Order: sequence, then C-alpha cells, then structure tokens
Amino acid sequence: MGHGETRRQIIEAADNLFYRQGFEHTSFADISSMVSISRGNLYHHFKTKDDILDAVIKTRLDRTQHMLTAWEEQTATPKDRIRSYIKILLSNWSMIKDYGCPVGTLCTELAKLNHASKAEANKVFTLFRVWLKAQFTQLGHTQDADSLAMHVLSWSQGVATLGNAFDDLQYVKQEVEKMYDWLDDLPVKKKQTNYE
Amino acid sequence: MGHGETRRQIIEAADNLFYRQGFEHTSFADISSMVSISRGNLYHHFKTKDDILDAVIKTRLDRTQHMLTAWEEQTATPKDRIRSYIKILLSNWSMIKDYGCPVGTLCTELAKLNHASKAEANKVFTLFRVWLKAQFTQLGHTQDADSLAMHVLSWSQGVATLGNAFDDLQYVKQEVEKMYDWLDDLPVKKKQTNYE
DNA sequence: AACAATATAGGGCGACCGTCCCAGTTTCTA
DNA sequence: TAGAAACTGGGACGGTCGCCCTATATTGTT
Repeated sequence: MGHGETRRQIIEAADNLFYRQGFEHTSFADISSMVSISRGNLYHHFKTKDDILDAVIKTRLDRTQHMLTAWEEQTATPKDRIRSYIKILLSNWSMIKDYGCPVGTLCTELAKLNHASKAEANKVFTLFRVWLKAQFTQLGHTQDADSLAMHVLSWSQGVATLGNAFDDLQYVKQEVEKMYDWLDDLPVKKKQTNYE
Repeated sequence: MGHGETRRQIIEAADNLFYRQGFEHTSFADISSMVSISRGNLYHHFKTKDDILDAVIKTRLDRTQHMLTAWEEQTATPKDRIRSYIKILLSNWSMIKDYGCPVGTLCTELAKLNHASKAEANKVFTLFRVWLKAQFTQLGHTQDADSLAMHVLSWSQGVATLGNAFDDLQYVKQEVEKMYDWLDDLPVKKKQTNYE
C-alpha cells in the first residue's frame, strides 16, 4: 500500500508548523512545500485545514499516551514518574525557549479563535492530568490527587510560558528544582504497597 | 484639539481585539468597524498594523505601571500587595476563562510570529517582575527576591492558562488559596521596618 | 491487458488581507 | 477670511488565503 506515508508526512509537517508558527499562521502552501507536494495534492489527502488540525491533535494524543505508558512501564516509583514529567521542561528546552509548550500554546490559540477543536486539543492536557492523578493516588494522596495533578500541570505550564518569554534557562532550572523539592516535601499519606 | 480621541478609541478597540482574538486574527476592518470609522481613516492614524500593536503595548505598560503604583500607595503591607496581584486571577476571571492572561498570550503569540515587538510585549512581564521583587525585598528576602517574584509570576501564569483551558473556576480558587498559603509560609527573613 | 482506484500537479475562484492613494470635508491658524 | 493642516470615506493594488476542479500519471486488481 504505502498509502499512509504521504499522509503521515503531511501530519508530521503540520504538527511542526502548528507548533512553531501557530495554527492560523500556517497555510496549505507552508505544509505542502515542506512535504514537497503541490497544494492540490495536499487537498486530496485533507479536505480542509481543520481536518489537518484534527489529525495533528489525534497523533499528539497517541504520542502522549504512548509516552505516558512508557514511563509507567520503565520507571519504578510514582515519584520518579512525576519527575519524568517535570523533566520535560529541561529535555525539551531548546524548543520551549522558542515556541513555548506545544499543548498550552495550541489550547490558548484555539480558545481565542473559538475553534471547534479546542475541546479535542484540551484532551492532551487531560491525558497528563489523569496520568499525574494516578501517580499521586499511588503515593497515597487519595483525596487531593487531582488537585495535586492540576498543580503540577499549571506550575510547569507557567514555567514554560515565562521561560519562553524571558528565554532564561537558569530560571527554568531553578523552578524545576523547586518542583522536585516540593514533590519530596509532600506529606506521606501511606505506603504505596497495596496488600488487599 | 481633541486630536487624540479617535486615536485613543482605536488603541482601546485594538487592545480589546488583540486580547480576545489575537493579534494576527485581528484585521484593520475589525478595528475600524469597532470604532465606526473607515479603513482608510484608520490608516491615517496608524500607518501599519505593527504601529497599532506598539501603541497598544505602550498603553498596557502605562496602565500596568499605574495599577502597580496604586497598589503601592493604597495597600499597607508588601504581603498584601502581593496578594493584590494574585487576586487578579479571580477579579478578572470572566475574561481569563475565555481569553487567558493578556500578557502571557500576547508574548506567546509574538514569539511564534517572531515579531519585532516581542521584546516590548515582554516588558509588561518585567514590570510585574520588578514590582514583585521589590515587595519580596521589603519582606526581607534580599537574596532570592527576584527568584520569588518569578515564581509568583509563573505560578499565576500557569493557573491562568489551565483555568482557561478547563474553564474551571473552582480550580483557580484552590490555586489562589495555595498561593496565599505559600506566601504565609515563607520564612520570615527580617523585620520590614528599617532603622538603617 | 483492461480497468478502477488512488495519487499528483496545476490552476482558478471568491474572499480577505495590509497597504496605499485620492478626493472631499472639517478644523485650526495667522 | 484665506490657506494650511488634520480628518474622513471610498476605493484600488498586489498578494495570500482556504477551497475546489480537472487532466494526467501511477498503482493495484482482475
């Protein structure tokens, strides 16, 4: 078949461009030139720009879910898994400093555009939210697990935004350390082993 | 004279539209129709869209500085002044829930557009940063005043972004309470009276 | 080999964009 | 009161946008 290859390249290119330039600022010409196909050909694969956006969001959801599952399997403790999330700020810094957080910036843009796919884009946040909540639950925070998850989410989001604005790696490193400390200083609710 | 009145209305309309729709999504037609003048007339007052943006940023800087100065004069203690800043999340919630933080969203958009005025837009953040730093300094945090200021800045920024994404007032209230608690639990460095 | 399905390039459509020009009108100034 | 300056509306410009149509080429299936 090989049918999906061009389509996959289109989504990948659109994913990059939406992140680096924003959704609205990215045109069919931008995407098609990056994949080295004609605009007409691009339209054969996706009828509208919104269709491309939906496909991009879907792959982001898949990719994120895959990453979270990998963390779940490869990292021993819930606390270390949460640290894996926080560490993205540093491992993806070269992109964040120029383009901010891919999740937050897209949600913000779609909110201003009153775009129909805003809810879909939000699901990426929800993916992280649910996953983080599960980690905090495993740490024994049964009551406030979701609240803690949202706290980590907003904290990292703010650091990404300010780090992007000021282009300040030193500050991001400081905040990451603060997040690690905060995580260590959380009251221990119960053992994370579960008999029963 | 009265010369500045139309110009003032243009800036005000552009300010609103840039916030609610984004800079790029706002056209000359949008602005001129909101002020009830023709596009040609609008061009008489501002030669380019970037000129309008610069004027908008300038008034935002003025307005912000004025607000900070008012807080400085009307609020007794540094801690209460910082609380005034945090409280914006609640007092401006009706706007934030739909359009996010005006400062952060503009900086993010201009970053993606690689816009020349990005640095100017950043100065609004710097205004808050310097002011918050002064408050923490008055609280005795001479060493880490700037770090604390940046912490408050990023925290509130993240709450605004997530609050906007999830449209969740309850969560914002929780985070505001956490910020208040964090502020109260800060180690007291020294008396804020200064005998020299 | 014949045929259908898919892929591709190219161009055209109407709309809107930022910008610019111009011809009137109003307001200010000497 | 006459001329200058500022203001206003209307429209034209080149360009780009998302979207659509069509003719040709490639591929896959019998």
